Amino acid sequence: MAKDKKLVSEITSMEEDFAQWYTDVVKKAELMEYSSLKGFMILKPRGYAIWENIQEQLGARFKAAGVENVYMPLLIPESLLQKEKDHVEGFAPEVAWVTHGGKEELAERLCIRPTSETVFCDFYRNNIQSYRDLPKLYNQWCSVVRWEKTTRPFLRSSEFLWQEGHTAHATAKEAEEFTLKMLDVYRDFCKEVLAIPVVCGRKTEKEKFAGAKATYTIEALMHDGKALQSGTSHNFGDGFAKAFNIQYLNKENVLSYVHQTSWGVSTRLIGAVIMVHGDDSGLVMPPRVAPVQAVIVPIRMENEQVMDTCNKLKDNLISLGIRVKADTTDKSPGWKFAESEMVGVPVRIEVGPKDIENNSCVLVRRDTGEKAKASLDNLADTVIKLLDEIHNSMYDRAKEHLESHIYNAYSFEEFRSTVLNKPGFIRGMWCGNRECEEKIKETTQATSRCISEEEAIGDKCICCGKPAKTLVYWGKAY
RNA sequence: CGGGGUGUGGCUCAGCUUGGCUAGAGCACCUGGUUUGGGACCAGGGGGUCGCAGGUUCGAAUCCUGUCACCCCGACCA
Repeated sequence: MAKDKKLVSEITSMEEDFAQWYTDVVKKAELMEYSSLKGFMILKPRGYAIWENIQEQLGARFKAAGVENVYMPLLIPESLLQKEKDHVEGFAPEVAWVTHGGKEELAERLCIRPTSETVFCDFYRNNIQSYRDLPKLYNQWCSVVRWEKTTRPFLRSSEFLWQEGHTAHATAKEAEEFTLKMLDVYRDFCKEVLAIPVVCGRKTEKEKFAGAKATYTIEALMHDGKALQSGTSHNFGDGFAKAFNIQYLNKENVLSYVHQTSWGVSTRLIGAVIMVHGDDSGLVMPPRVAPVQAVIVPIRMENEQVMDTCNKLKDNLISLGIRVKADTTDKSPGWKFAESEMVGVPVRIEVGPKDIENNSCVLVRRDTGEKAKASLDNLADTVIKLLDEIHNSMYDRAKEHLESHIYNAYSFEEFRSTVLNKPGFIRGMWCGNRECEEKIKETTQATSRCISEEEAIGDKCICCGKPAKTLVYWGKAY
C-alpha cells in the first residue's frame, strides 16, 4: 500500500468549521451540485432519492389524514397575488417575475409561485358552493422560487422542492384542529422516519406566515446548537376567504366564509438530517429514508463462493423490501468502506472467504461504527432488526443532544450570557410585546423560535421584567 | 444589500510578487497487467489557452481597467 502519494480528499471536522463541514458532506456524499445559475441546485440521485423516500412516507401520512394530491400552475398573475394585503407584502421582496411571452411584453406580469395560497384560493372560490363541498383537503408536491440573497444547499436556495397542503373547512374550530393535526403529522414523521426530535409551538406575531392568523412550527436543533425551522402549519382563519371571496351555503342556507389552513415541509429536511446525524466521516442516514439501507461488500471478488453468497443475500434482502446494493465495482475493499461511510449507508455487510468458512459475515453499523460477526442463517432478519435498532439509537442520541442543549433563563443577563456561551434553545418568559422580541434579537441575535405550551418557569418577561404568561423557546436560527 | 475571499483540464490546487519560449502536479478518467479484510500498484494514454471583455507590451495565466460568477461572514427569509 502506498503511504506517501495518497491524496485523499478529506472532510473538514465539525469542531473546526461546522459550515465547511456541512458543505463538504453535501458534496462528498454526492447529494447535490451547483448549477450555473446562482441559488438553483442540481439534486443528484443520492439527494433526490432521499426526497423520494420523504415523499412516499410523508405522502402516506397525508393520505391517511384524507388529503388528496393535486397540481397547480407555476405562474400567478400579479392581480391574483395582490388580493391579500399581508401576504403580498410578505412575499413581494423575493418574487421572480415573468414579463415576456416570446418577444411580446405581457399586459400583466406573472409571478413564479413563491407559494400557492392565492392559486388555491382562486380555485376554491369557484369550486366551493355548499357545505357538502367541504372540507377540501388538497396537497401539491412542487417547487417554488424565492429570490434569495444568500443561498446554501438544502437550507436556503432560490428554488426548492416542497409540499404545500391547502385545506378549506366549514368552521374555525375544524380549521384549527386540522392545522394542529398536520403539525403533529410532521412531528411524528420527523421522529419515526428521520429520527429527529423537534420542539413544537406557535410562532409569535413577528415570525408568523404572511397572511396567517396563527402559524405553528416544528423546530429541530442542529449539531452546532442552531435551530432549524423544519416545517410549518398555518391557520388562516377566514382572512384569505374574505380577500378571495370564498363562500358557501351552510345547512341553514346562510352564506358563510370558509376557514383555511396551509402547511409545508421542504427539502430543507434533508439539511436537517445532515446536520442532526452527520459526523466527521460524512453523512449518517436514518435507515427509513436512506436511499440504500445496506451495502454488501464482497472481499476477493474472484472467489465464486463469495460472489454467490453475496448475490443470494442481496436477492433475499430485496425480496424482504430492504433497499440493498452489492458493491461489485473493481475498487479495493478499503475504498468501498470509506465510500459507504461518506454517503451514510446505515449497515455494511462484509463477506469474504474467511466469513464463508464460518458461515458468517461482518456487520458494521454506520451510526456507531460498531463491527460484529453475524451468522449467515437468518441474516435478513438480523439486518431488519438492526435497521430498527439503528433508527432508535439515532433518535435517542439526537434527543439527548436536544435535551442537553435546552437552558432556562430567568433574567436578561442570564439570557444573554447563555446565548453567548451555550449554543442551543433557551426557554425564557416573555411579556408578548414585539419591542422586547426585537430588542432580544438585536442584542443577542437570538430569535423567538416558538411559544411553548409547557409550564411557565416564571412570571416576568426576561427582557422588560413586566408580567409575562408566555413561555418562549429562543435560539439562533439558520 | 454591506464586509471578506476565489475564478487555471471533471475535482483540488501550483505558477502570478519580479510578464518570456511546447502551462504544471495530485486525484479522477481510458487501455493492459498484477492486486483485493480500511481509500492497491505498475506501464501506457486522452483531456486545459488560464471566468469574460477591453487595455498596456515585441510578448500576458502573470500588469491595468471593467465585468460576471461562485464561496464564506453579516442584515432579510422555508
